[in-house]
Amino acid sequence: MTLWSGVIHGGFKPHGTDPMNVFADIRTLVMSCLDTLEAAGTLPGGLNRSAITVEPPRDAAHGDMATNAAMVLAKPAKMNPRAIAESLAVELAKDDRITVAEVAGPGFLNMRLADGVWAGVVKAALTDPGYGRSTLGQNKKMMVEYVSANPTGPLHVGHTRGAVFGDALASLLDYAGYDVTREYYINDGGAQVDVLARSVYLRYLEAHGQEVAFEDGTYPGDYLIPVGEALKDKVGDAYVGKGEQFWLEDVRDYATEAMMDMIRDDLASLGIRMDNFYSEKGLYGSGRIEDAIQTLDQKGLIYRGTLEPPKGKLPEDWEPREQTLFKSTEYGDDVDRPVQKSDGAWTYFAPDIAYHYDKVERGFDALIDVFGADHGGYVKRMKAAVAALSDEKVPLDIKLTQLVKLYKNGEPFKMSKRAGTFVTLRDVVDQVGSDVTRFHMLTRKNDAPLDFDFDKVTEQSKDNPVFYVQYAHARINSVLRKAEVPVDDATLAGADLSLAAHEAELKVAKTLAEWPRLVEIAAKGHEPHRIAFYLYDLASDFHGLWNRGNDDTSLRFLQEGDKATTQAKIALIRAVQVVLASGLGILGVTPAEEMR
RNA sequence: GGUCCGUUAGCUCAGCUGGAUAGAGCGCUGCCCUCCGAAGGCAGAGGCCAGAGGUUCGAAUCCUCUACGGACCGCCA
Repeated sequence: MTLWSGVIHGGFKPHGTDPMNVFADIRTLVMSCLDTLEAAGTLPGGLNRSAITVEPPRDAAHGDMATNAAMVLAKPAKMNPRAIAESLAVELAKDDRITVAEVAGPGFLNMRLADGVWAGVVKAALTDPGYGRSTLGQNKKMMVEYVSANPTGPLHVGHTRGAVFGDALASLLDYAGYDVTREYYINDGGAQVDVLARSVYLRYLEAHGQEVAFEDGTYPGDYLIPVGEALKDKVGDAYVGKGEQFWLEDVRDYATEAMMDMIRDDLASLGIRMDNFYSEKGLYGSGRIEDAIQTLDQKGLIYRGTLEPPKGKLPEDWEPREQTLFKSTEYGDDVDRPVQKSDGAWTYFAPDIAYHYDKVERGFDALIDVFGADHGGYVKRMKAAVAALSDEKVPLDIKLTQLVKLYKNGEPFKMSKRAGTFVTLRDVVDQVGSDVTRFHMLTRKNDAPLDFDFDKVTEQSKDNPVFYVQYAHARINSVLRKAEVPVDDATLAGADLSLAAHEAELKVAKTLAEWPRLVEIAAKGHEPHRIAFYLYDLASDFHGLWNRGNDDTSLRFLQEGDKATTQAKIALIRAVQVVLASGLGILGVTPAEEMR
């Protein structure tokens, strides 16, 4: 165990590209051992190594790290996998970091790592504020477009999930080394904002004391009452009794701006700040739509044609009409899509194409759109458009967030827009808070439906992952407060961690070691929920260690009269706290200082 | 008719992009508090990974078909 400090200070990073990422380190080591074997003629050269993985075995009894290198290389090398593994094991064992390397099963190579490796992890977490950050993104420009709700009313629960997901994804990508832009596309160019304007106009008349009726096709929600009143304050009775041609445009702009203010406030209540709001309306008359369509036309992807009627349920008023179509089938779509209606006006799709063309022209290396599940039918055509416009150079990933099912006391909670009983983002945040909302919405992967029970999510018990993770952070805080030794990170980083090398303590350090790798996996897959699950695991390891202190006092963090041991143990849990805080930061959740 | 998503323990869900004996929480069963630390802890039972083929050293994971559930399906936004 004297390895502990000696090995660390002895310089532990000759091979690694990233000295903090144990997995990357060992992978690099495996590669260099393979080089050695090649040089010695034991292995033929030029083998494709891309399928080689280095990961922790599912069963910890197999060791700390395993590689499939021998099995992957066996066939192309025309050698017995076990023979390759044996030679590789010998090479690996020469490295300080590997204490045991043994062949198992069909040719797995299991490694056990020196305790000093794990001590290095703890130390890295304490000394490097960026522990876990990755250079995976290479500073590539990445856009995450999310929310993008129509500016016709407050955000509701469905939007909330998309908002939280998109925001956490953006933070995750930022953490993984991308240059991220968060953007909201304002659908202020279509007929729905005219409907909004007419609805606000009615409220405006109401503010002037008139009786009004909300017919079908208007928005009856109360949230427009203050907008109507504010409009009255602004223009007085100038629009009373006038036809639409006098007020529609002005009221529309006014109302849209009011809605966007409201939406911005809604987002702010969840701690979400967009870098940019992009207006659909601004595309009209700017020539940008024409540009985009013309670009497609030049690639031979635009034509006049008539679509087949949709199969299955045929709309009653269906009749074949000639439209301007985008040949999206060239890029994997099922049918070509109209960009112009039969009357020559743009379809909704056209400005969307222009908007995405704009993203490409702004130089983004990759695009992500976060849509609600009801836009699923839109995915293929949007991908086709971006592929065509960027000559397949800019990848577009579209993440769909599934429905949120609301519960109250275990009872399903019915929403009805008609009856005005739909639940808004604000309702949710006001009731359970931003932190709980955000964390809980990330405890499910985006493409699975999510249950949200107003009572359960605020429950203070270990059944509630939000609480469980927060509690771990707070508990560590409480230990730090009670400690009678210096607990600043610099001092802790100098602790002799061989004093905290019990198997249960090493387990915690090993989980900490997975953090950088997990960040990369989550970032590559655009899956922020992995962060939430990891944090739960880490919290679980920590609580488990804490609980063992009940029976085994030598595992308690504060060891009376033994400063050095106390410091080592605190170093370990402080490292846990650092990682918890980083992870919660990505999710946009405030780490709790104490539980109340 | 088509497209997309889902299907893993009684329930709610993970499963690191193809690895070894498939995991967690709840629920269930059985033990354990004069404790800095029971808003619990430990242990156990519980599985044909929807089904059938295929790909290969190896499949819950990839491909094809089938079944069930959900979302969507000219000019609405």
